[in-house]
Amino acid sequence: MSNLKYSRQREAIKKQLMQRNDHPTADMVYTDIRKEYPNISLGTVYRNLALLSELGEIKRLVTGDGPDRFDADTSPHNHFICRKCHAVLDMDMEDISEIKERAEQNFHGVIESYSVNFYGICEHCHQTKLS
Amino acid sequence: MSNLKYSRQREAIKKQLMQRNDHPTADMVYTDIRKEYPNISLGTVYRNLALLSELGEIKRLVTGDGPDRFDADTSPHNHFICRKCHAVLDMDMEDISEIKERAEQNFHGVIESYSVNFYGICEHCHQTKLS
DNA sequence: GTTTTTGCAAAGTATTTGCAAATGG
DNA sequence: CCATTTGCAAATACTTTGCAAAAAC
Repeated sequence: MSNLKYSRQREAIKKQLMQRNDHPTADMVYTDIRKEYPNISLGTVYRNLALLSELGEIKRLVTGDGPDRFDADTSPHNHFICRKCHAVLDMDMEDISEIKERAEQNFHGVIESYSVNFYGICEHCHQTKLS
Repeated sequence: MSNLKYSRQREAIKKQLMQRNDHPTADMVYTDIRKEYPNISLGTVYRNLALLSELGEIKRLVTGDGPDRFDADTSPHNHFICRKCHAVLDMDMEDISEIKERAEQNFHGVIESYSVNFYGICEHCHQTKLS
């Protein structure tokens, strides 16, 4: 069977993810973690990000705007993706989890999860007219 | 500047998308359209699907579960993605567009659009215990 | 010691692009 | 004709994987 063994690399990846709130891509994590582990490989980063997501310790964000992003904050919240600077921002909004119950009303299958993404121009790009 | 010219291939792609409701991938469209245009290239299919999406004539669905899918139904509705058979289904549910206004309440940027995907096991996979 | 994880490189999947020829207006 | 679109092939972007060595237990 597949027992889980400790790895320094995996811990460092998770630690780094908890310390930043910019929802980095695998490559961004890789670039940064190399300062501490210069020999780590991109494959190891991908493997551990996938593993941590499966374990539910982190969340994989599919943005539709470039590579997947990762988030150490697994609490229910939604994201905004800026089509100009490609930033992924946490939305500060009331709970909308009732949409799951609303979806279940006419649905004859099992809804396990859902994801909500908002798209547009972020405050910074809008103000600096980079849009 | 970039004026739009008619193309048989583009029309055939759009027509096919309007005739099916399985939210096909670019490759699925390609496979099927080859029956009518045996010489069409996959690149042409990708180019036209991207162009039609930009024009708003069709919608690109990012599922996070394999390649992008395409939908000729551009009216506001949400989708369900089965993690077993990878089907993409239309959700039959009440309008939830107020989540955009709810999101805008504390947000200082421009929200142009949003997407909501539900994930789980579809009725068919659940009944046939393929899950 | 045995199993899991790693680093490396090669392969895989999805998509985009350069270019000469074909088509549309 | 001139601009756009096509087919083709090559290139790109992102991610996964096979394998021998290293690390974990």
